[in-house]
Amino acid sequence: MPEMPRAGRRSQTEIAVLGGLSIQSMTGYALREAIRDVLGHFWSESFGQIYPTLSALTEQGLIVARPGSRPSSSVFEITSAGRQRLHELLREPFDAAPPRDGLLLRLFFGRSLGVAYCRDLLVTTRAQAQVALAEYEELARTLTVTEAGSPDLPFTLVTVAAGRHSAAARIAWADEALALLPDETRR
Amino acid sequence: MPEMPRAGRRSQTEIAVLGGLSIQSMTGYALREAIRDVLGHFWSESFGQIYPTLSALTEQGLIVARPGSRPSSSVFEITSAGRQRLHELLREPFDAAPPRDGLLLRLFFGRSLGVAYCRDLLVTTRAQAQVALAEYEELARTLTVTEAGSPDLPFTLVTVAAGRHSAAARIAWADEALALLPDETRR
DNA sequence: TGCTACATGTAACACGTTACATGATTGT
DNA sequence: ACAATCATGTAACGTGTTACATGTAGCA
Repeated sequence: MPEMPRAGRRSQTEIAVLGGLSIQSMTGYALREAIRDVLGHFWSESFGQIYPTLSALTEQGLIVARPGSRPSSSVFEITSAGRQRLHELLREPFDAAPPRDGLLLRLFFGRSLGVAYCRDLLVTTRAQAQVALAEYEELARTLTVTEAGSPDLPFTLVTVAAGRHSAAARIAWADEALALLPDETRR
Repeated sequence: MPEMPRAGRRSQTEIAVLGGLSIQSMTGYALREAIRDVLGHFWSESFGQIYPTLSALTEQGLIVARPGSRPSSSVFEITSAGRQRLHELLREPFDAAPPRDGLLLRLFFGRSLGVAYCRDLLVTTRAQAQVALAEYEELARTLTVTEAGSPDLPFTLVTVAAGRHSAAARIAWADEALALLPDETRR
């Protein structure tokens, strides 16, 4: 029985950067786009984090900068030391970030906020979740075809499934919540 | 159709503090305990945030410090200006925090991490979600009885329902994910 | 020519946690 | 007497975002 990871003070930016480069060498700019587009639903990094991290990882010999297609750009490539370090980092314990859900905070104080406003928030949330759900379903279908046979596919599908279940749960919750907060105007 | 809140620069700590005091006057210490125990599954505040916020709100006249049961303590009470301010703050647009899910980050790079380790993470996550689910169900049952008739009850139940749906979704997801990542040792 | 996308980097700021310092009160 | 809990407050630190500064490459 493995212990669940706990208490990890260090930044997880290195994991995202090394991990991204472990799948494909690219520039810092492209890395940021990849993180936004591929990991976007569960991770984010800004340039202000990525560039300093690339410098630090280069100094440690975990990645190397190769000349890119233009003189002003570098394509970063993970080294074998970098792959080993990635494996270590992935196994390090980590904290779940302290929860901070602005929507639930507002709904909890719903009496001060007003039932009508709460219902508006819930309706909007539900609509957004519905869109997200359709996107995750489509994404899973597409990836299954285009990435068929890729050794990374099952892991990607796991993260997409997380998004799908989460969106479906938000829809079900919003419906239940709307039933708990009856519309006063519609009497 | 209401616009979904976006772009809110200011800290939401003031909302949590004013909101807490809008339900009951208490000391900074008790406020922190209340936030941990009652809002704990979707919100958190540390002393380092609470005390400076209490000072700031007092200066603005949104709360007042009354002598507590001991000379060294103050019971903070919301003023009518404070209630008005809370209502404003609750209606201010807010950002969803940029997503950062350490578990999904690790699973996405599962090929570097190893299938067996990923399965361990999923099994542990599922077990924790199972416990959380039972707690939310029990909490909803208890509150419905003990807080019956309270005007805040429906809103509290909405947040508990969010926890319940979220836990149930994590369980369903973990099961699906385990099916996507077949156990290699068990052949 | 001028716009957009590519590309890198940094400084200022906001936010929040942790650790520390301090001391009173209550219960055993 | 001692320990645990109540209670307040601050300083240092880590982390992450935003805005700014700078420049190149490709294209219409």
